[in-house]
Amino acid sequence: MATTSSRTQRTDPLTLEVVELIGTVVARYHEEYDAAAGKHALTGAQARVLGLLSLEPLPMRRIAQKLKCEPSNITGIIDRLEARGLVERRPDPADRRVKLAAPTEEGLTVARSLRESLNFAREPLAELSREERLSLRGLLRRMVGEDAGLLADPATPAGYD
Amino acid sequence: MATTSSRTQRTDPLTLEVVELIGTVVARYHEEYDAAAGKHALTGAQARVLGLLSLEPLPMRRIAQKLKCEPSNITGIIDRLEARGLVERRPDPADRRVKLAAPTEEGLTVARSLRESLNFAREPLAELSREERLSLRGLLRRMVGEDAGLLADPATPAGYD
DNA sequence: TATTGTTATACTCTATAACTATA
DNA sequence: TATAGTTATAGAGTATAACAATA
Repeated sequence: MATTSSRTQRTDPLTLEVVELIGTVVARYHEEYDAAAGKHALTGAQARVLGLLSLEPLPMRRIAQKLKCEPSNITGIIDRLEARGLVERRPDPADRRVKLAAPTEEGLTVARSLRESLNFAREPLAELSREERLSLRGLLRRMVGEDAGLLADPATPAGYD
Repeated sequence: MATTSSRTQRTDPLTLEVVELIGTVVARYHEEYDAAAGKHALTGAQARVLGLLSLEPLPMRRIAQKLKCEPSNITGIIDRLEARGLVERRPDPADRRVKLAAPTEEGLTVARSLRESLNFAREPLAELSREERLSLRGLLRRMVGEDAGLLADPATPAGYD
């Protein structure tokens, strides 16, 4: 025991400030995300799904799993994206029960635009030098508990694509 | 120019990974937040408002400003919190147009419980030493652009109380 | 006149349950 | 029978517009 225990001191000012800063980052993240989606007249959920599908077409069921919501909700979201010509439903040759949701050409374009105008932290991160970003990566990795780089699904970086 | 420009290289792997990690943190943040709210059968918005009011009673208008939504939405949220006996509407002696939303005793208790079970990052941060948390704070501060500690509203740390 | 809170309306997201068509 | 997607339904959050009470 070198200095004051950092595990028992649950409300020390330093930890609280870091938590607060993370809250700020989270808020900033959403502001950017919603603003980017809004530019294309998309809701957050729609933008998220479109971003997912731009990586690879997915069965409805898989989308629900990625979004952590009930499959019945996906129907409506895809309906709206389809009505706007950004997504289309394709039959799955292997299983005639499943429908694959895939982005159209325009959908891909919008997804790309979204990703570019989005990419939160690109701006904020620009403030940091390479060394600092390396340091930040290390700290975040430890926070996230990603010791070796084991993500449940390689295609799913996080909740928000 | 020491190494490769870090501002023009917009898609370098390091930056992308950090962005990805931030996305993971954001997702984790919400999981914890929603789980904590769910334990009390509260929605995210309700928990957020209750948390705000636990710091100080606020006019409906102010709540909308803090949540960055239209004032008309607050009516319903406060209605539901009031129906559950967690919040009450008080007249403002100074201006009879405004109604102050204030937590009840039970509301304060729930808010406290929420804050305790919540406090995201307390666990993850426990993994970091004091020095590492100091380092993380510094990096986040720079990301957030909080050079001196100038927040628009001292009572509002972030989007999520 | 301007402002505060509310109501009315409409849309989206969400969960639950029941239905259909496949498997 | 089990599964994929859908439909129907209900609750909640959101924005817009119009309203009553007060300033």
